[in-house]
This record gives sequence, structure tokens and C-alpha cells, in this order.
Amino acid sequence: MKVSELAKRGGVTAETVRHYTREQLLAPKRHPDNGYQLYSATDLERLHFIQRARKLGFSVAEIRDILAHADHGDSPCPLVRDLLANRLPQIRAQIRELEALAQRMEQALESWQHMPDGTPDGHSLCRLIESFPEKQEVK
Amino acid sequence: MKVSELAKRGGVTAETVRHYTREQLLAPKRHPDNGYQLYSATDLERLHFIQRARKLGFSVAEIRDILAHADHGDSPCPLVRDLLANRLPQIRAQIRELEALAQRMEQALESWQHMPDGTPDGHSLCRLIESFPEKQEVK
DNA sequence: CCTTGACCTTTTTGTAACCCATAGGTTTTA
DNA sequence: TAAAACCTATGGGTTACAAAAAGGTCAAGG
Repeated sequence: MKVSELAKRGGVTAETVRHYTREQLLAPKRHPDNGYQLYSATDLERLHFIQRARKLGFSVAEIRDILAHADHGDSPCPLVRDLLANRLPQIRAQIRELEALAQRMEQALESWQHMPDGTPDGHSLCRLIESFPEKQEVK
Repeated sequence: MKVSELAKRGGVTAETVRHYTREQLLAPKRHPDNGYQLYSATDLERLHFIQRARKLGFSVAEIRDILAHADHGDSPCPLVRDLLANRLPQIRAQIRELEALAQRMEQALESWQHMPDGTPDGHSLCRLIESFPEKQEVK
């Protein structure tokens, strides 16, 4: 099948399929006459696999490694477990950061309801923002 | 003051200062002799402002707009409020997505403790991942 | 047979917010 | 005075694609 058909069956855009192909996650054959990419049923399975892995938070590069292991006949599962165990705390940290951000945003919106907008002067651009505490990391 | 000094005083890297300068958030003068960027005390205030705004989730482009408004003599505060009010639900959605992801990751790690690794065969790359439900968006 | 529209190809550019490397000029200091 | 430290501009890398451009291919209808 050609790009668009694989894409449709896999529930992604043709661009995404091409992207995965460029990134070596898929290795289609070529139609000898016109150079079109030809995908097999196995490629569709691989695409489904990629979807699941993405949903578990794996990056495209990581999935390429996982697939390469498997193609080599090695079990990628220990790798998979490691990657997941390492990523999980990062995700948790990211959640905490975003929650802190949301809280700052809410607090800002709330406290600003009782403050005048004000036009910028020499010492203040927007007191709303400037009334906020600094310090601590942004990242 | 020169780049590094402003950077140090603002608690960011010199690269970041140059970045903000390229992005028009800062407008330093030039030393006529050597072409070095010369930042003023006002620029330091601007940098602090930028930090606070970043901490509230504003993008660099948004901050550029906010600063431009202020430089024009217009109060940027209504703009600021709008941006914040629009972004907040997005942040909340992102948090929910990440929480769902974390849950999938945990569930995966847990359920995999009772499963063999297995070597890839013709129909399975890594059953650990493949045992996972598909469907629903990845984004 | 030929046109048209749908589909395919590769390459390039853009996204966000920087970081890093390069090459070369300047200033400071030992 | 020479090295260390600092400055400049430019270009490339990061993530996972999206989109556009320029051009070749294919199927169907007139």
C-alpha cells in the first residue's frame, strides 16, 4: 500500500508516515517503476506499535532504538522498562511545575481584579505583573 | 553594562540576554568604538519583568507585545489579562494529559512485572507495549 | 488521446526558547 | 606584551511533525 493508505489505516497523516520513514522507524520498499513508497501489513503493525509507544511517552528516537533491537532479534523489553522508569519521575516533576504555574496564574488573575490597569510610567511597565514575586526558577 | 553583567544580575545566561535582544525584548545601545552591546538599569528592570512574565507562562513573543504596548504608552494590562485567561485552560488540559500519561506509564510498569520479556517474533515486537490498549489520541 | 484532479516524490522552512560551536576582534590583567 | 577573559555574528541542534513548493505519476471522463 502507498503512504496515504497506510496513514489512513493507522489513523495518522501521510506526513507523519513520511516522517517515521525518514526517521527509520519504517522501511518501505520502492515501486521499481515510479519510486513510490510501498508499505506492507507489517508496516501497519509497526505503525500501531509506534502509536502505543508514543502514548506511553516514548520519543520517536527511543522507538527507533526499540524497533532496531527487535529487528536484531534482541528483546527490547528491558530497554523499554528502563526508559519508562526513567521518564516517569520527569513526567511527575513536569506535572508539579505546571500545577505551580496554574496556581500562579490563578492567583494573578484573582488578585488583579482589585487592581487598576495603570499606564506604564518610568518605573513600572505593568504593575499587575510587577506585583508578582520573583525568585525561584522559571524552567 | 555589558551582556555578561546584565546576565549575572538578572540570573540568566549571556546567551539568554542575547536571545531576548535578538527578539527585540531588549534594545541596548552600542558602544561606538567596539560595537559591544550596552545595557542600562532600565534593561535590568525589563529583564526582571521578563522573568516574572515567563514565570506566569507568557511566551517570549507575548512578552514582546506586552513590552511594545508599554513602550507605546498604552497600558498592556488588559492584554496581559486576556492572554492569561486564555492560557489557563490550556495549562489545565496539559496537566490532565500528563496525568493520564503518568497513569498509563505506571500501569504499564506494574502490569509488566508479571510478564516475561520475550524475544520478538513475527507477530510481536515487544508484547509489553503491544499488550497496551490503543485508541484515543496520542497528542 | 488528453486533460484534470488526486496522489506521489524530495527539499526547504517553520515551530519555542534557547544552547553550543566557530572564527575572529577587544579588553583586561599578570 | 601576551595570555586570559570577554565580546561579536552566524549557523546548527533540539522535538515531532506541518506545510509549501516544484515537479512526476496515475485513474477517470470527455
